[in-house]
Amino acid sequence: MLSKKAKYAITALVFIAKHQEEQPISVSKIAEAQNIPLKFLESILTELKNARILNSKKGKYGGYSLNGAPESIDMARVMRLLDGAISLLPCVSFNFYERCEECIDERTCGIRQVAMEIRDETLKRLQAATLADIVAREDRLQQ
Amino acid sequence: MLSKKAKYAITALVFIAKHQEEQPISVSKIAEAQNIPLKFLESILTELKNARILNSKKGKYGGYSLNGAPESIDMARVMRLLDGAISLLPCVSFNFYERCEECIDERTCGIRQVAMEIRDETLKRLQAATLADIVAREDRLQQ
DNA sequence: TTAAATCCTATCATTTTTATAGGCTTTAAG
DNA sequence: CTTAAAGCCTATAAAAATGATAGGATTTAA
Repeated sequence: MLSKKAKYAITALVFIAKHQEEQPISVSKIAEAQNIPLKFLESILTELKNARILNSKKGKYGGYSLNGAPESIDMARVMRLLDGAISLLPCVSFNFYERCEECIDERTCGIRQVAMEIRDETLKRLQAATLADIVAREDRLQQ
Repeated sequence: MLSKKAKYAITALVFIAKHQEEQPISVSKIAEAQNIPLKFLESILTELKNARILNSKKGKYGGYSLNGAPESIDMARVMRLLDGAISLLPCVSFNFYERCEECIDERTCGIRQVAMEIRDETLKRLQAATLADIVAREDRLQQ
């Protein structure tokens, strides 16, 4: 399961991507429009800024804007930033590898092999799910 | 991520499936062989018994055995029992559906659509990953 | 000067996860 | 009939993760 944090982050990013004319856009606008707790969202957007996914502008008429094209930001990147590993098992994660403590022999673990295949498939789809892709999907669903 | 509980459960089930001649097999045998905390595993096997995935036999020379063929028990079933929903979002879960609280319109949510596609793919693979399949994979990996 | 924004630091309640402890009950063998 | 070895049952609890909230400092444009 995606955490609410990651879900809020992606929702906010999609919202920003959809309002590129009005950028920068303030936390309070996003929080209100998308029903996200204001202070929680503030801390999330700070993380996105620190990770250089967003730019920020301080002061009146300030706010956040995408750092890069909507095609360059995908769900995998955001989920890894906020939730850590994407895979079902730590021993199969590219970015957050850890041994399964109880594991006897990683090489011959059948559960692990299944987890690898699911990881590959899931990752492919999450990387294809860029902000541009999600916005396009929503445009299509709108009709 | 799979919880340790679910991982331990699947590991134990695979172990039992591999030792069908010696069934029933005791918690302590499994715990020792697979490096799983004894009392924790005990509570997990109780859950599997309550869900009719395992049979138990009390008293000396008692223990647990599979309730059904190794082909009939798959990872999806075990994960749902111990961890709940398999999907990335609650609004996309077959067995544990919930609205995303903040969601404005589920029908036109692009994130949800991505989550549905990943759910379908993941579920297909988890359902194919029966105990028999996992054992066969390990036999193959052994060489 | 002021309004509206981000930035920064601290705190915190709740839930989930990962167990542990200890005794009761059942069963098969000797 | 006793005993060893197993599951059954109930309670407890430490640690980590999750999902926030509070309040003030700083920055910027009008």
